[in-house]
Amino acid sequence: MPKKALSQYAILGLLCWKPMSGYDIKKLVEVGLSFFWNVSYGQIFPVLNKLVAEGWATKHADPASGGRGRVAYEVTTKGRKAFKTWLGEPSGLPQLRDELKLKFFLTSRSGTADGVRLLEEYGVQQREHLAMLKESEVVLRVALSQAEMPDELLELRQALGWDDQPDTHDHANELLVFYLTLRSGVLVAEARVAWVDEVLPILKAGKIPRQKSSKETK
Amino acid sequence: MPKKALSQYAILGLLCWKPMSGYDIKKLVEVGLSFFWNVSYGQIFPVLNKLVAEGWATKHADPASGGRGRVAYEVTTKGRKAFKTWLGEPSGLPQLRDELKLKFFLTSRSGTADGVRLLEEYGVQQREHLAMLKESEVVLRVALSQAEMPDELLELRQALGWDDQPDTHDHANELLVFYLTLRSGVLVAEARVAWVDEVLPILKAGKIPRQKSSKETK
DNA sequence: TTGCAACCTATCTAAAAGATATATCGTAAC
DNA sequence: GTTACGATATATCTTTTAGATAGGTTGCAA
Repeated sequence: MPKKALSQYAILGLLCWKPMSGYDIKKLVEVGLSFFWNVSYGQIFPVLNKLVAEGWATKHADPASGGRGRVAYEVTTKGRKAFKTWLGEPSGLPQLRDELKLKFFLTSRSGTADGVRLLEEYGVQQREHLAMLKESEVVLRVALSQAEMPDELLELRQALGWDDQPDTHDHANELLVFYLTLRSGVLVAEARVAWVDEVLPILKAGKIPRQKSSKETK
Repeated sequence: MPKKALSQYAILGLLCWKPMSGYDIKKLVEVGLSFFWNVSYGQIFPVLNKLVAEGWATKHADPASGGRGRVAYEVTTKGRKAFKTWLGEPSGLPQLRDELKLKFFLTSRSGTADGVRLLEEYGVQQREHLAMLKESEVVLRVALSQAEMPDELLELRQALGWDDQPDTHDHANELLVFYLTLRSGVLVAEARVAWVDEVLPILKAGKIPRQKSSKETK
């Protein structure tokens, strides 16, 4: 068997948090992981079936919740063990597919006009993305620094699916890890913005200035 | 037709540089693009056939080069036009699949021990990757700042396929763009290292220090 | 009572990744 | 000289992933 099947473990890991439906998983990934991981419905349902087939999860049709055909999946002890094993295995480098950087690279033979335009587009896109991440960051910092719970946090708890078990678990570490992960998104987006700011003048000038940027004095 | 088929344009864009074989394309991507884009043989050959079928490229069996069954693909005027069109179309956000960050995020319910280990692993991995990129950066800076050509640059020219046409084209802008693109890899890798350095102490302490990092004074 | 938006499970097709099959050439060991 | 091996090179196979969409239910508003 030649593949990695990482999405399988991503979904298994989410089920270790609590039993979920396919739709829950999709939403949770969109809210919390989308800037470093994604899953599509085309993966989720085949994977869920596979997990059940391998005995890593069980499937419960839950007619209680409104009569809708809601199907919840719950991880088994065997599944939990498989997840733990995966955590200990070596991991590959981050894989990236950056459309604008690709375009930028490919224009190098056709003069600098296209390159300048693409860089500017990249700057706009990344600043926008960064602003979005920073908004979430503020909400999370508030949540972490004070005991009472503002409205935004209630919303966040709901999005994360923490609105179910009021006092059994305080979610303190989850909240912290979520914040720390988000920080990585912020730092990387800032780096991409900084790249545009550094590189755009160079491309316009056609050459690298003698004095490099100040932070180069490491 | 529901898909993006970005690799198609990546390969088309490379063919706009000069006629190449599938193997050439693979090598070139590995040398120059691998930290923000990748293609596999499983994409290259189907795409090349498709390009020919659409009239965007022509296929030449080239028996001159040693009698080997070398097959070169050359872009057509129609293909060049299609590439230009694609350059002007809107681009999506960078798509990332970061295995270690995924693992880190998923461990938030099982205490901090796994998280600390994973972060340390991430730091090692990214520092290593950064060192590699910085080596290439030095070579490129040398190449850009002086007229004469050191041995490393000859090697680089060869890897990029610039060892063919000695004086017809000076490749100055390609070299510059290649350097600028590489800078983005360096800045992002530095951001990831910085993330680990910021986040690891917080996770160990279990809480965010009152005073955030100095650069927060934007 | 119709219409429609949000919710939810699920599948279909195309694109991409990774391993591997196949064949040629150069060269070094036997 | 011929056999073995590694590098070059084209290509395909299978699995995994992405994106669009199908199809059904529920709640609500016109």
